[in-house]
Amino acid sequence: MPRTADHDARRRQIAAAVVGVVAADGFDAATVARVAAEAGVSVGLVQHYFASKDELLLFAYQQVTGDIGDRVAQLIADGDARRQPISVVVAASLAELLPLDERRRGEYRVARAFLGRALDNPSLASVARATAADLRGRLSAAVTNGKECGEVAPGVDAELAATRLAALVDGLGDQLYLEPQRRVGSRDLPAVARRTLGEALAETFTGECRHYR
Amino acid sequence: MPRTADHDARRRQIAAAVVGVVAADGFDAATVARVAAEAGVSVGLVQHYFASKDELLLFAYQQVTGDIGDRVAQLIADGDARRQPISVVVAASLAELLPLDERRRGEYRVARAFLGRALDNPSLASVARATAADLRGRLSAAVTNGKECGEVAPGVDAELAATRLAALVDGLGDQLYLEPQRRVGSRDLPAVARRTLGEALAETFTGECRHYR
DNA sequence: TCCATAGCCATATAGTCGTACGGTTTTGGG
DNA sequence: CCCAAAACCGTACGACTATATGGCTATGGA
Repeated sequence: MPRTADHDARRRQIAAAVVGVVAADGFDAATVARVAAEAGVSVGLVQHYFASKDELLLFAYQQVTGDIGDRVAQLIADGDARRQPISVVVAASLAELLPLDERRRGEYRVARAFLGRALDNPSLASVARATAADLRGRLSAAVTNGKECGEVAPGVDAELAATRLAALVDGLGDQLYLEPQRRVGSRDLPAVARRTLGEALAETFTGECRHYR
Repeated sequence: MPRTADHDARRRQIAAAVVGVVAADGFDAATVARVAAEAGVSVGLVQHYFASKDELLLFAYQQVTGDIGDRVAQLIADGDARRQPISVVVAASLAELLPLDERRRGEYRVARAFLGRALDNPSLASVARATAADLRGRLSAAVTNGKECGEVAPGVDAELAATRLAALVDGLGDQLYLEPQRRVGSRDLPAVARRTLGEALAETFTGECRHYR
């Protein structure tokens, strides 16, 4: 066998370069040549690892959404380990998705850029659908768990609540991204977003966990 | 003076062609040549009326958001004329913004496509900001009017409620666009979206108008 | 009637992009 | 040691694109 390389690592490296370029200069700046330069490799190497630019973009998008999902999963695991109430864990998870600081703002920009292209790219659209379904699944599971432990009233429809929370965090994210400095009455928008999410959660998580108090 | 033409009408005609192309085949399909063909004019004429492609896209975006705004204003005027409760008028206005049929779906697609490009185009971003502010302004005014006539409790913060409603309709629109066929429990997503919006409105518009009953 | 000028068009131009292609370099196994 | 095959590179090609340019056409006013 000839010389070997870590195939997956190279693909991730190149995908990371895509994300870097999109975050820095927007989706249109993510040309193959620019991505190769950002990754410190040649155009030929990018072609060696990705059959087409579309495949590259798809992989990069999956990478981004996967990374975000992993961080949310980590937040949930941490919250569970610390035996925090479900509503608190969910609040932290949703806040992670909002563009509240430069890091999350960059990530949001990338995610939204891909979502915009998903409008006319079926492959990207299916990733977007899967990502959204994943978030709603986690939220739905959280509500269901809440019903079991007493934080949520028995009659609540978990899927409905999840859909509503997902929509709210989505819309708040858009507003935060577009006008991070906006003021709403005496508060700034980030505070309003947190508060609004908190209120929405309080409407669903109305009780206390009976397992530990 | 030489021959004359209706300058504004021509610009609107070309802008309408942009919208048609974006709705049909996505933002990337909106090349100058394609837009000219769609409008039934030459490339040169497009250049005659727009100094650059960016200016054309900006004008088209303003056209789209303006049209939507006009329709919402019309719905509000109609509702007022029929002396409908504010909550009903607001519900109809927000539903108009959701991709609930093919017409609104096409419009949503166009609006979202422009919003996606606004991520790295300051001119488009400012239109997006103005559009969002306009919607929130209308919602805020509706809540304030509601407080005056008794549909809304006195303590409610109109701007806060408007921000929340705008976020919700935005997020619901995204979900509807991406998965119009999705089922949530026993209902389909369009029904769930209407219901969710209705519930959110019911939380703000808790009373009845004391002026006419 | 005439012509300046806006309306309108076809084509040329300069540049960018994705990808194809031919090449060199490296290295694991025989 | 050797060599096949993978890793990797630079460049050329073909397809588009936005825009510049020059010219033709029609008409309102003098």
